Amino acid sequence: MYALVDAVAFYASAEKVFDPSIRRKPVVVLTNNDGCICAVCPIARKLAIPKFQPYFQVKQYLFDHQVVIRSSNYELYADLSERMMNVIGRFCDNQHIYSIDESFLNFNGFNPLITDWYRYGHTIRRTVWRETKLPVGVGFGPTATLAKAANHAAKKLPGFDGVAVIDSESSRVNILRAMDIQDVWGVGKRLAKKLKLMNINTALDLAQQDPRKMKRLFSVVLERTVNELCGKRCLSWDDVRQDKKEIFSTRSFGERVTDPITLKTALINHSAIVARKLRAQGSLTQRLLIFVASSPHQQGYYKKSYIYEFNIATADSRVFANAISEVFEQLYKPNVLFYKCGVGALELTSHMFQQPDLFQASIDNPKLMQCLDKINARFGIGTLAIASETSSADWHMKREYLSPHYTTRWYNLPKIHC
DNA sequence: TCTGGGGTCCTAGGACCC
DNA sequence: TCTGGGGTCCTAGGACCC
Repeated sequence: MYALVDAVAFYASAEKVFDPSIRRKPVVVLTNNDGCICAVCPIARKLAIPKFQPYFQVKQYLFDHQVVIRSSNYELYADLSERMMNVIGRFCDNQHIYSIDESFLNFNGFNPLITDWYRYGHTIRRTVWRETKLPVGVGFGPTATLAKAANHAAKKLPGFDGVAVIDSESSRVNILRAMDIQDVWGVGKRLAKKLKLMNINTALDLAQQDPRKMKRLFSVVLERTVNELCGKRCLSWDDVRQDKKEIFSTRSFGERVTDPITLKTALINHSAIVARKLRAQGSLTQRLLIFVASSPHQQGYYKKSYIYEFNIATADSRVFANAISEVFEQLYKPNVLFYKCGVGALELTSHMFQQPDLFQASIDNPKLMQCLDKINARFGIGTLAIASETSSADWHMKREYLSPHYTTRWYNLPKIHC
């Protein structure tokens, strides 16, 4: 049995934890640079506010309905996420954190000890609420995809109180029948449209298709989804928590950038983030994609990228920084209003099998990087960095409605007035 | 006045080679 | 004279997720 536990509108709920005054109000959270809406609390959901719409397009509507607006406060969310995951992790010895607010639990092995999944789910939910003040939904199912479906039912369908269990043919059919095809894990807007043309409208309709036919008409991915919906496990636990095949760090600027030093520093910062993530999963990269771009929404769209090939696979922040310095001239163009830039590691390999270059010395130094990671893990990311990263900037990220960092900065400690 | 997220994986189609 | 296959690698863009 698998479970999927995730928070209800995580960012919006996180905003409510330390600010009870907005708990009963509609709240939405914006993405970086206050670009789009990325989280809508259940109260705001009733106002039919669409996710991922550009903020400026709905600004007036939000104002008219007195919706509370918050900029993304990742420092707060990351900390609350960690607390929430720790609580959830106590309920299963095999937890996989899938995203900032979702984790899979794998109960295969000690199933017999739990007799009532529904009750167990509620215990999880109650405990997380009591200890973190974050509302979560819990879905159980024999496959990862069914656990996802149950989780969806738990939060969205009437008659479920935050917990749903698929442990029988009837519960499976009932939940899938009430689920729109578009809400199935792995079926997006486009696929949903095509499937609906074939009169496949619900998750149950999809589950009843011939998997081989779906493979032929669409892809292996959809074939797998059909099987998973029928309770046939195609995504093993190892698949669910497979290492990433590529790792990116990209960001748009709050204000357009023209200055080469600023752009280069931003790129080196992204590369440092990529390097850290690579080391965290024990990977090295053979090639680094470095790109810069102006806004695609404006005239004269400029986009340029460079793929840097290393002699030996690496995850050394200094090697990355050198690579960027080396090729930066070829990316930069004067008078371009840069809107976005980023770095991505492609072709990852394991650090267990690093192949050295016989003829070329490298400054690659895993031990030094390990030391850097340890210091930063203990004293906070950014405590130790390479010189070319230096900058206080969030790249002037636009965050007009930022809440305090309640849990990670002393001067932001919440105050209680008696 | 102007404003438009971030991350990962997959795939179709082109270039190149034999 | 004209036509013709199959494999690998690369890349941009699409699809999906949150």
